[in-house]
Amino acid sequence: MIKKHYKRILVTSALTYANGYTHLGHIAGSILPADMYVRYLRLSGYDVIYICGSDEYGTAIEMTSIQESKTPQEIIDKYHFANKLAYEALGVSFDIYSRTSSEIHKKTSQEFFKKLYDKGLLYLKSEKQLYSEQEGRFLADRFVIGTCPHCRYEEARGDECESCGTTLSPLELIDPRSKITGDRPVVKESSHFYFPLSKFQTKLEEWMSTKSNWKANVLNYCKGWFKSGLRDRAITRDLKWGVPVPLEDYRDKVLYVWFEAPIGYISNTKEYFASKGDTDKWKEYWMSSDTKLVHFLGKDNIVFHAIFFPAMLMAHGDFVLVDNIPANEFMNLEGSKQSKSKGHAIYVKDVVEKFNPDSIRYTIASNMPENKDTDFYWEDLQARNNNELAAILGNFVNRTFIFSDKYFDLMVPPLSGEYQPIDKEILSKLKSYSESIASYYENYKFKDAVSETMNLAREANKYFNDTEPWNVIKHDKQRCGVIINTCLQLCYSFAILFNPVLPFTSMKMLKMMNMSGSDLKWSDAYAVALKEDHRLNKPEILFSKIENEEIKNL
RNA sequence: GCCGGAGUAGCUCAGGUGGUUAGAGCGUCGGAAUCAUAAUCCGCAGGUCGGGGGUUCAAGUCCCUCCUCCGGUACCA
Repeated sequence: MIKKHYKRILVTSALTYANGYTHLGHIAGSILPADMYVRYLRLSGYDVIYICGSDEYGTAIEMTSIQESKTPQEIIDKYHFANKLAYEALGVSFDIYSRTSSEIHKKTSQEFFKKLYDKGLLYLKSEKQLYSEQEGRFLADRFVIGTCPHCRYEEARGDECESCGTTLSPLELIDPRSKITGDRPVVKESSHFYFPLSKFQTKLEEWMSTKSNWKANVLNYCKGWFKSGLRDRAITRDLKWGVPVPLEDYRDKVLYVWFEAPIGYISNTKEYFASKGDTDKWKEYWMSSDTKLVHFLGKDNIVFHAIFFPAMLMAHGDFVLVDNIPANEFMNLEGSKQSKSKGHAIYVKDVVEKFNPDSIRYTIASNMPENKDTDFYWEDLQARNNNELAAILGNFVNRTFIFSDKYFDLMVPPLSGEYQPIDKEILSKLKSYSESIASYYENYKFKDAVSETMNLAREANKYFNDTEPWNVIKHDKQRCGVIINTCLQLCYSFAILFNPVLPFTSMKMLKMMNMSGSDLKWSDAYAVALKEDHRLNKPEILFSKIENEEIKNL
C-alpha cells in the first residue's frame, strides 16, 4: 500500500522536447508507465494528478528552426500539437499537456529565478566563449566543430571528439567553425549566472540516503556524480529563444533549459487548476509535505531529476521533493537504437493509425525496459496481439458472451444453489491476483503487473474449460447459470484489471456489459458486481488478428 | 578516458542479502477438448548463465581481468 501519510500523488512524465515527433522510445521510457500508474491509482481511489507537456526552448530548437528555415514558434507549434494528438490517440490520460512557451510558465520560472537571486544564491561569472559574428550568436559547445588537438580528427565537436573520445572545450579546437553556417567564430567574453550546485551536495546526499527504495541504477548513477564532486552550473544562456532573465541588465540572456523546463511541471500544474477555476489549489500539490511526487523518465535525464531539480527546489525552499524516480532504460527498434536523424524510429502518430492503440500499449508494457534496454519488434506486436490479447483475453470474453447469448438471452443468469469448490477457487484467485497486481503497480513493476493480469485471464479460460458449460447446459441449466454468471463477473473484473494497460478495450468491454465506465473501482474487481438478470449488450470482437501482410515492410 | 547500466533457453525477458534438479511467455513437438476470432487447456524437449581467472563446503549471484552494447560526462535535451 502507498504509505498512509501521503494525501495526494503528483505524477509527471518527462516533458517531450518539441523539435520532433514523439516515438515509441518516449512511450516506453516515461509515458506509458506513468499512465498505467495513474490509471491504477485513480481506480484505487487515490487523489492523483498527472502532469506533462512540451519542452519548447533551447539551443536545439533554435538550430532546427535555422535548418528548416522556419521560426522557432513554427517548429514548436508543429510538434507540440502533433505530439499532443498522438498521445491522445494512444489513450494517455494526462490531466494537462501544456507547453513551456506559455505565459504562466514564463512567469513561474522567472519568479523562481528571482527568488534564488534575491536570496543571494546565484553568482555571476565571466567566461570566454566562441561567438559567430555572422549569426550574431554565441555558439553552444556541440554546435562548434573543428580539428581535435589530440587526434587531429577534423570534425570534432566542441564538447567531445567522437573519434578519440576526449572531452573537449570549444576553445581547444583547432580551426573552429559553426556547425550550422561554417562561419569562423571569434572569442568573446560573456557572463552568466551560476547555480551553486556544489553547496548542495551534502544536503542532496543526506536526502538521497533515505531513498533506499529507489532503483539501484538511479542511486548508483547519482553516487558516481557525488563521488567526483558536484560543480556549480551556469543557468543562463546567450540565446534568443527562451525565457528572458528577469533582470534589467540581462535582458539579452535566457534561462538555461534545464533550469526552466522542470519548473514546467509546476507551471502546468498551476495552469491545470487555474483552468478549473481554483487558482491556488496547485500549492496543495507542490507545497505540502503530504504530497507524493513521482517523476517518470528515461535514463538519459536521471541527473536532472535526481540531482539538479531537487537542488533547485531545496534552494527555493517552498516545494516538496521527489519521492521516487522509477527511471527506465531505452526501448530500441529491431535491434538498434531509435534515431530521428537516421529515420529509424516508430512515431506514435503513424503507428496508432495502423494498429489498435491498446495492442501497442500492451506490447510495450510487456517488454518495458525496466531493467535494461529492450527491443520493439513488429513480429512481437503481432504475436502479443494474436496469441495473448485476441486468443486469451478476447477469446475468453467472446466465448462467455456468445454462450450467454445462445443460452441465456444476454441476461446475467441467477446464482441459484451453492458455489462448488471450483467456483470458489477461481473467485479466490480473482482476489489474490487483484491484490498482487495492485502491489506490482504500486511498486512500479509494470511488466509483472501486465503478465500477472494476463495469467488471470488464462485461469479464466481454464475455469471455462474445466467446468464445461457446453456439456452442463444439456442437463443442468441452473448449474450452468452459475458458471456463466461467474464467467461474466470475471469479464467485469478484466475491464477493471486491464484498464491501466488497455483503456480502450476496458471501455469496450463495459459497453458490452452495459455497465458504466465512470465509477470503476479496483476493489470491484473481486466483488460480485453484476446483478442477476442484468441485461447485456451484443458482443463485439475485442482484438482482430494482425495478419502477416500487415507487418511486412514496416 | 572517467562514472553508471547491461550481456541468461531458438526469440523476448525474470532471476533482494551466494545454497535443493536456473524460471516465465512466445515458438517447436505431443496430448485433451470442441462453447469460442482454428481461439482454449495439459504435458515433453530445450540454457551451465559474454570469455578467462579467483574466493567459498557452495556463485548466474561476490572479487579480478578482458570483450561487446547502451546512457552520462556538467553549454544538446
